[in-house]
Amino acid sequence: MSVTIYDVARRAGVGIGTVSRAINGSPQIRPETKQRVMDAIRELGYTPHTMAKRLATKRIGIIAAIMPFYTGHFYQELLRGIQKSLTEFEYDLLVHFVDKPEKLNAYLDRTLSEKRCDGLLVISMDIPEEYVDQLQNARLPVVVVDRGHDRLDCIQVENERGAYLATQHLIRFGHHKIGMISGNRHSEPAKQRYQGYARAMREAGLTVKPEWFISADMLETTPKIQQNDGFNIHAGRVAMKRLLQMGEERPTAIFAASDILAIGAMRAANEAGLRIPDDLAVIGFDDIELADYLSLTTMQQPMYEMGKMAVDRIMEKIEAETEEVRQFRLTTRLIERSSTRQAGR
Amino acid sequence: MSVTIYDVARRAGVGIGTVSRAINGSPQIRPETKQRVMDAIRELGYTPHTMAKRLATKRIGIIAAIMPFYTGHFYQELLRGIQKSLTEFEYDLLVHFVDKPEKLNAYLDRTLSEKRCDGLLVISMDIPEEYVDQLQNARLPVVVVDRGHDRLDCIQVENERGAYLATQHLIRFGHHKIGMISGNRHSEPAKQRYQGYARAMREAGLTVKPEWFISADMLETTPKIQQNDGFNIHAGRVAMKRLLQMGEERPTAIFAASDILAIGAMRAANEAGLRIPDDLAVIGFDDIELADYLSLTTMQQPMYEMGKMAVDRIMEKIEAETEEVRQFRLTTRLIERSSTRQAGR
DNA sequence: CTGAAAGCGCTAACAG
DNA sequence: CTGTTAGCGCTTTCAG
Repeated sequence: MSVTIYDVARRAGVGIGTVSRAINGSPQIRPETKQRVMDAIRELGYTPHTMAKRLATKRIGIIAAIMPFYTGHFYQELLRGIQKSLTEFEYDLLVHFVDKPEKLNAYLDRTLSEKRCDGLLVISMDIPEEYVDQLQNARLPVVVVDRGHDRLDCIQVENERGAYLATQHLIRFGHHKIGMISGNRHSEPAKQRYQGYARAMREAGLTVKPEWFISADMLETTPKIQQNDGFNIHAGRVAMKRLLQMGEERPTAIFAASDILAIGAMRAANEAGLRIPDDLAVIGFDDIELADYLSLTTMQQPMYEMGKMAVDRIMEKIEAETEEVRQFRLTTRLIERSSTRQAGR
Repeated sequence: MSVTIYDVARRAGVGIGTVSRAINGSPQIRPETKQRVMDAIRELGYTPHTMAKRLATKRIGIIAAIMPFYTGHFYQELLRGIQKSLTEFEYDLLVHFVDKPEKLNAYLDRTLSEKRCDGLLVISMDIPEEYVDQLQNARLPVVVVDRGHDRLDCIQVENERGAYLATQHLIRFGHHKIGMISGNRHSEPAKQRYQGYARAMREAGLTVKPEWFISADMLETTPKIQQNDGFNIHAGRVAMKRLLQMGEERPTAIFAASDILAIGAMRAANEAGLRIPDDLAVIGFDDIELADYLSLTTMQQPMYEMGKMAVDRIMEKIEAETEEVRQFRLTTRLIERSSTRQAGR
């Protein structure tokens, strides 16, 4: 029914091999012949059948990405970067959003058992050990994004260092009582940011009071507070409220592990009648659109670049068929706005 | 190199047809035979080759979605709905984000010339007329989402009615001077919302002062104001500022065409020392997470449902191979919070 | 029920 | 340069 290269070949009075050469820009063809073929293609309205081509070349032309169902600028920018790079390689993006960890396993099973993509991007998720082996056996190129991994290629932001610098920024302004608000602690980035915070405090000779650290998993287990892995505005607000109950003992500055948490914290502070940065200094992490809007000082993450690099790397792996594993780290940048300033004392 | 159906057949001592039947759950096979095949499959670690299957069945198993590069809850929820439904059909999602309209054309060209998907979802974008013809000639099932269309299947929210109800809500509270803030007016949803607003005003015998309507395209053309098609927080804020300059003549209530615009407007009002809802009532459109957080009254859009319906409909079209065109409309719901209240007079 | 054979539409040697 | 031929891996008749 649909027009194939045979139809084109007949029409142009050539063999199908010639048609194929014409389509794929092979140099092994006389310009006039090519022209004839192209004319026939136009006249017939021929369009190549992608699946047949893929079967023959064994190259799928698709990269799959698995990522959590979180809202937000972070993933949006990451996707932008991924898309940008992919387009240049003329590859398509198959996305799969996952809400529960079990679904990740199910999807990995499917990906493994049906060769539907040339490479896989696993974003902000931890791959169960058993699947790591399977992935390697299947020789499917994988790049882990926004997480570290010792056996797979990965690319992430320097979370520890970013948190360290953020905390240092607060310290430089004379703050001694610095608290931290975080999403759930179990994820790698969350842990690393805590460590950066703690290290900055230690090196400055400041004590890290356990009461000054609040993470979403220490709060209520309502869906509202726990959504997005605890990195949401409500968690930030509730955490800050808790901190504020300490009265005189409360921190004078807060390092929030994400901008959205910082915004929730600022809100709670405002509700308590505190002004920012005079009564409380706040620094975030991400640099989302709202951060600029609310004059929130923050550590900017190069999300767009991370997306691009992830694709570049996976394409490299696909083309080189290399088994070599490489881990990348991108640096963060301090964006100073007016939510941080000299401590009041 | 990779293990194929032939290897399995040999191992199980059957023909490849039988293996195929075993895999695809055909009833035409004796249980014991099937068992033997399944054992062989397990022993060999056989995995079917998707592309070969697709070539043979002529069914791709992929739905492509084209959508703008906008951030936000709206698209997130929509994607969730799409994904959910797609997973049930065991289809994959190929996404393509577009930043400029030209890119839409380029992508449509590609989609048309390479049969890479069984159906296409065009989200929040207007398809140039010439492509509509091509799409129909190619008999590629298409569903337009978040826009209306007379020649293609489409599914959208009742924008006019939602805006009408929102405005009516304000009127019910005694407001007479009601302004509207919108993103760029050229898009269908934006126009429809304006019409709903105007109709509610008219029916209540209120005058629609042109000065009370401000859309992003009437503001500065900076990237900040124009991003996301003018539906962003900055535009809302600047628009409100402008309204506030009218002094006594300013509106006492605002219908914002999106929550994010409403939030920008509220911010400007707060900066001017106005309290909400006492000095200014505000109602939004969307019901994003932040709306609940900021106690913004709004018209909720069923985005998740829209995504699900879009997929259900496109699958229906794929399976029925019908040419029939159907347009769907989903209703909005008023979510009353404290940003609207009795007018002060 | 099951095996054999004929494609699906295209690429990639291989001879000319 | 170009036509021919052999697959790519799987589904689907078509005879048994």
